[in-house]
Amino acid sequence: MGTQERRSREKQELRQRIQEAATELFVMDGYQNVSIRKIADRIEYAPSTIYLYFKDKEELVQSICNDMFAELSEILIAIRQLDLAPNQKMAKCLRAYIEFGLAHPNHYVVTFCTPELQYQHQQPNVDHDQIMSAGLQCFDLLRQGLQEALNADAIRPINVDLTSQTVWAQIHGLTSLLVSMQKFPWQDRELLITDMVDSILRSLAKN
Amino acid sequence: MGTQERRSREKQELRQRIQEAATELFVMDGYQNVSIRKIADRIEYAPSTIYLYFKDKEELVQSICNDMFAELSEILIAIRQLDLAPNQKMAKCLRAYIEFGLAHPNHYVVTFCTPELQYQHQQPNVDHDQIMSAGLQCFDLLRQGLQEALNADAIRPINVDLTSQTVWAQIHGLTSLLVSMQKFPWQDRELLITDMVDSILRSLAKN
DNA sequence: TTGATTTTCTGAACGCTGTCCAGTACATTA
DNA sequence: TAATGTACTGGACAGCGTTCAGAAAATCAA
Repeated sequence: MGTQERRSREKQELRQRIQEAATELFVMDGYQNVSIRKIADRIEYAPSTIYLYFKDKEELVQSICNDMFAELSEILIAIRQLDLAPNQKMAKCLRAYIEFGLAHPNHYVVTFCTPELQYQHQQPNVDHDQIMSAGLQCFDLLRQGLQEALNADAIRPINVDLTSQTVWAQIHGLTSLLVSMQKFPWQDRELLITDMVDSILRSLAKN
Repeated sequence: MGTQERRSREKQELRQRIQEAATELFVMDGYQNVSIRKIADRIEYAPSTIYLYFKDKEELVQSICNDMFAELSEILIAIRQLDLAPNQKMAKCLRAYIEFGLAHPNHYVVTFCTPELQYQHQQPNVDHDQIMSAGLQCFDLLRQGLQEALNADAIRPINVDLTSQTVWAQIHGLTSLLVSMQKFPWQDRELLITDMVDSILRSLAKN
């Protein structure tokens, strides 16, 4: 009697339909444009139904972003498995991170540019690591790459815990500025990315 | 007959009272917590009165942030006038920028982490340079510092237009991540700032 | 001092938001 | 067929930014 399975499969499917409808709105116009009522209209359900599948709007959007960042993880993992010098892998990862953020600006902003200021009035210790686990996993992959380069003696001696955070901040800085301030008279994006990656590698170089 | 002057002075005063009330709310809890109705309550005027002094909520908050960043400009200008080696001034400016952002997280986020995604659905060419002129002036001061270091032959040859943007992105990255992700297991802030500034100077060093 | 004019301010409304909950409608089981 | 349990909804609540006709107040002219 597969009734149970069918029902839970149907639940799963509706959950996904909600996510997909929300994603369409979100990708176009960002967090502000994802309104529960608009999503409900799109899938032809009542707004309140959405709350049977997601605790609140925040959880819904977080899950959308999490899925996106899982893709970045895969990209980074693929790069790390290439047969290249640690520094080259490093450079490729840094570039991939930035380009990913630029390709998915709204996901990026929600994941890394706003969370705390919104959560600060909620219950004290909501597990933030869980909420944006995929985003943080991407950081950890960068950290591993740095550790690998250090182990291979490809860079100067560093404190990996400290420097990985610095490096993350550096690539995040370019990504978030390009995404947030689209009207600033930026230099060519390719040039900027290259310059940033070069700058980071230069600061890690031996001597 | 100084009636005219008195009246325009009174207008100016009310405008300032609105800004101050808004600032209190804003500093505590950020953009979301600045509601026109709350400000109106605080100064004992009707909500609609505020619209006689500010075009909309965005303009009000921008003016608050602009004032704050004017202070950063002064700090940076003061540093640039110190009698120090260009690299040392540079380091001091970078550090001052980061520390300023950390001291005024909500101002920082509004000025550099959100603007475009909110403005993208408004009239095409609102003069963004004007809107956050003070914030951008701070960038320009950093750029000047870099130019000065280059002129003094204190750093390797660089494209100042390009590298100044890269450097800005680097310090912005640390500032914004620390501000936005307060619950992430960061290394000690002092260490991080020092590491970032060192990293930047190292990447600019000759050889 | 009175009346007309200009400036400042307000109350009520519009349309939107996230969220909750009592109650309906339906599918499954006995 | 009747009882049970799940899925869903309509309507409400409290809040938001913003607008605008009209009230109130201040100024000016006579």
